[in-house]
Amino acid sequence: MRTARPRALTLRDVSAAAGVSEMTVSRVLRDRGDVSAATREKVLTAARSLGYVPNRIAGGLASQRVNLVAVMIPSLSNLVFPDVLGGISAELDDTPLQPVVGVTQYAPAREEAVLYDMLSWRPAGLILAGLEHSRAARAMLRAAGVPVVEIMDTDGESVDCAVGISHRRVGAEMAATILNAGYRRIGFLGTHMPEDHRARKRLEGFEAGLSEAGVPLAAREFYQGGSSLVKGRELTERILTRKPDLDFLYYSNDMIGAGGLLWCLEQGIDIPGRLGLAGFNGVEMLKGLPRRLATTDARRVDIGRRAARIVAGKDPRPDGGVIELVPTFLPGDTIRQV
Amino acid sequence: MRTARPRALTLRDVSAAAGVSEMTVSRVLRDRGDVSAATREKVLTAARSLGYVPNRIAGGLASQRVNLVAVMIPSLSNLVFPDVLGGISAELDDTPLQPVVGVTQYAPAREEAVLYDMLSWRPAGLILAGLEHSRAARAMLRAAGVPVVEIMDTDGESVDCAVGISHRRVGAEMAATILNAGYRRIGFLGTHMPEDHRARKRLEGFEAGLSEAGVPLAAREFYQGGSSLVKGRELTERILTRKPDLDFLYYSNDMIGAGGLLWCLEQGIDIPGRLGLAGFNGVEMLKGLPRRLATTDARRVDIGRRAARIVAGKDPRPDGGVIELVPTFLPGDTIRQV
DNA sequence: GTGAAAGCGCTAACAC
DNA sequence: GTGTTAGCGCTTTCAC
Repeated sequence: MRTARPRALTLRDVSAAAGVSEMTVSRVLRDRGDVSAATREKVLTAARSLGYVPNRIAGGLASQRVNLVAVMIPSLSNLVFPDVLGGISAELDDTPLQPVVGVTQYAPAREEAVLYDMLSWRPAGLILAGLEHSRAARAMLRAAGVPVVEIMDTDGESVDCAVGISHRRVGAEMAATILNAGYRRIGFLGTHMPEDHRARKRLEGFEAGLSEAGVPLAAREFYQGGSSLVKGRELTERILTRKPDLDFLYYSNDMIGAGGLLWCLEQGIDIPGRLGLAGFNGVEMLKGLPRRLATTDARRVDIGRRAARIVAGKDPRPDGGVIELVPTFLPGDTIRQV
Repeated sequence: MRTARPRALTLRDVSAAAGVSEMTVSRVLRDRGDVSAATREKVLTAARSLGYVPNRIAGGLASQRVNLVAVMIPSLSNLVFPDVLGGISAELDDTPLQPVVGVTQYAPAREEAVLYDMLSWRPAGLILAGLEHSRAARAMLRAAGVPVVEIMDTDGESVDCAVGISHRRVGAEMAATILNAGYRRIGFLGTHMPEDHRARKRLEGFEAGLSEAGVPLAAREFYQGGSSLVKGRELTERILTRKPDLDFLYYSNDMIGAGGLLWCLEQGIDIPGRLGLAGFNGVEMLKGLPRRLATTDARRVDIGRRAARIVAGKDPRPDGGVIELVPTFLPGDTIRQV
């Protein structure tokens, strides 16, 4: 049997112990207004010795301000979002704000529910991944009355403002790079996730880039579920079995790209001579593969930082509402040099 | 200029729109008490069309109950914690509770601050990694008056209860396995993190296991910062340069183990003949390496689930306060068969 | 089945 | 520099 919950301490208890008014205690604990050093000491000592922890539920209600920033991302088990969160935390660290994370699992209905939920805490700002949301979600975002920053993507309309990269352009530029290196029989490998709009836009940009040069996308292969090395291997084997004459594989993320790379090397395929490879993300953790996989760095940390700066009021809402960062192409050594 | 924040809607607004008392609206929105179907419909319609989002700050204060579970973990950029969180979420999904995550960065001072912070929201329960906390943190945990589950580790005393595995035993069993396979010149590679108590305990258990058989640990190599494939390569090269005659390398996690494995294969080292390798965690994402790295699965998802079940009241607090799960040894093919 | 009154634990605003 | 009063937006409790 757990011992009965002892009534939690309140300001009143500290007030009694310190022999000053609740108001004074409140001021000391929040470091607000003028309080004499002596009183301050008394209060702090009393609060500490009692083990008082302020009740923010009450505080938030009274002050009508809650120092939370709601952050909504599709997934945690996706090497990219921890980086974004890192950028956000780093930038909020010297402010009173703190991030609260909600995971939407690439499901619009779930996003709507999580948003409703987060809004019920009346956060001071909102950061969420992507520009695509349900009607209801967009309505909630507009009505929130606090800064809303949509991150990762700039191809579309934001509710309030956006910080990200153009995935369409990433795809198009990768197409140009690949064509320029002389590859012509090109395949694409990615997740089958209609709701992963950024992956979709990269593919669209990629195909557009290819077809501008009159090159069709020769094959595509999709998978379900999380990314892993094995998935990359299986996909690669599958696509090359179907179309053995492909000379380039563009993966929608580095993890499956890495799996593909390992598989190809084991098969003795000449990389990048006979077959070129590229991924997406620029995941730090995966540096150290037998070859450096060509990829595009998605500026994840910077995106988090810039978004947080806006919400924290360190930076103004950008003109036009959009900050488009420039992704960095990392050539690696899985694309032929020209 | 952002438009001025419109006063957020309150129950009063919905009440006015629906033509019933605030109390009735509240009952409908919380699905409590008897409300006639007609009234219910009226209220729901009004709430929806206004775009009303309940204010949980006020609700929490009034009801003295907040359906949050505080979850405190050392890091997100560590393939293991997303799994734990997944287990927790899965188990809380059919309850009114939801997890709120705080990241402590393996820093006791930071853990204390995050804890203070989370307690100020008066959560309905607490799940936190590890059994080692500052005096102040332990005091707060004891005084919290809600279920507290310490996870990942069972080697030590819990404040309330614990769900985890014995890292000491993991280390000892790996030692036995390695010795049994005939390896004798054994090195250890891990992070230099005095506050990663679980890694420390694995090493202690490992050394104890070796020395029981009269085998000393022949070398150890530590690194700073996050784990990655490159780190694993560098460490491996370093330790083998120092002690070329080592015949086994035990890594404190799979990521650096994978880096080491790749490096060794490139050097043409016979794995597992001339040199055996093992990691720790059983990270799904890394299956698909050229060899399956021997490792121990840490039961991360189950740990999350069991902890959540206790907090949610689905399971009682365990007898003796501890649930020790059995980690699974995954032999892979980087240890010689006996 | 519905409503009215009181109050949750704080802080804003103002008084002294 | 410190205290008093009112009230944040809900839910509890009890009356009807």
